Amino acid sequence: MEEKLRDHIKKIVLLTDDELSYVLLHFSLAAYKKNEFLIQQGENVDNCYFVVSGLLKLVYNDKEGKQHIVSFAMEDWWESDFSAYFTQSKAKMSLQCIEDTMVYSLSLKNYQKLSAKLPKMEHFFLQKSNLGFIASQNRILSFLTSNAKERYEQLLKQYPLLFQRVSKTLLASYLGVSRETLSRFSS
Amino acid sequence: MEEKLRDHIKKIVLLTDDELSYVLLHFSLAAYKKNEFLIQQGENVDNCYFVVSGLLKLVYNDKEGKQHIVSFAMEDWWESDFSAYFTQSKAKMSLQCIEDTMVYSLSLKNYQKLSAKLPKMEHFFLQKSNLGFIASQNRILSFLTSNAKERYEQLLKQYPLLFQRVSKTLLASYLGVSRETLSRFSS
DNA sequence: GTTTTAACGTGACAAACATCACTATTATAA
DNA sequence: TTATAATAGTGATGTTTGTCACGTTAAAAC
Repeated sequence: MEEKLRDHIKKIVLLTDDELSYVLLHFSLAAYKKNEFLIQQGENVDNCYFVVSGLLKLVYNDKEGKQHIVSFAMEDWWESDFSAYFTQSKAKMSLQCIEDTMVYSLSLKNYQKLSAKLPKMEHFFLQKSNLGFIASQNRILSFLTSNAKERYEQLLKQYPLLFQRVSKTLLASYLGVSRETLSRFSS
Repeated sequence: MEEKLRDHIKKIVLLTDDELSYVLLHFSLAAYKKNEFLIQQGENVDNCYFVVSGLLKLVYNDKEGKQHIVSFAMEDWWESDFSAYFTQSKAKMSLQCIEDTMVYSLSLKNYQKLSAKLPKMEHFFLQKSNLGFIASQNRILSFLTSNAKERYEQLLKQYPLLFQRVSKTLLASYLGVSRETLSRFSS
């Protein structure tokens, strides 16, 4: 269990065993059941999460009650409503389990403490943030350059595993297309 | 000139005057004319840029020769093809001047050197990266939740200044809508 | 100052996509 | 096990948006 997070960090920064143990003290393990919320739209966001196992969706619910999936979070991914997390404001999005999920939680205080005490951890977070930014920009690019069917095929190619774990309704909501239109792509 | 970058950094991290002077040594000032390229699609990306004055566009050119604007960079913004910059690969996008522009350039080596030698600078870059990530996610959200006209009005509201400096053709390309459709919104 | 190029608006038509309605199937819960 | 809810496919229809074509104005280049 702990190995997952340990290995994940080691891939990016070289920490001594003592440092790693110290780092892990600042996380707490938690288990959530399918459909449970880690973050509720409108409430405070105390933690960001490292997904050990399971699957999460980061969802924005609009005024008409439609849900829009900003992101899926699978094993080894970091997720939160980062805007609310960093600025200590109310969540604009919900984070909810698609499957039973285990996460390591990191409070903002501990995030800041680790960053301040261990420059290597700040470096780790910077790498992660840069990668997240680049991934987001690629997603923007796919909205600019591709129509719904092409985005569907790109996703199919990039994350084939996702299609066995996520309903087409959710995929449609991630791709920004209606359930019906997406359904017609497969046929 | 130098004041701009100095003040920009000071807003986020507290550096001594000596530290600040040291930091600034790693940047180099450059001036570009309207339509000049800072980055050319397909070439190496040696620098990221802090915009002192002027206006840039980050553009992806697709196979059909259509241009898609991933981002505008105005005064006080950081820009590059960050994916290519960080991974030392060929640029997928071009960075080009919309107006005469002055920038401070930072090579990847100097970026890494500053990050390694001054934890405060790594902290600075982390803050910037987090903000960039959040901004990108908001843009994704606007693609998911809004149609072209709504995105147009959101942009008008968020960056009213942009409309005096950028042609409607470019705005359309940023919003992911055709020039003609955007033209019909104003009337 | 004239030529050339880019920018803008607009009509006509086609393509992409959303919405509504209905049915069938599969999970989930009682 | 049955009842209930979630998921998925599909036809019919309307809206949104893209594309092509044209004319006009304004700016840039020569």
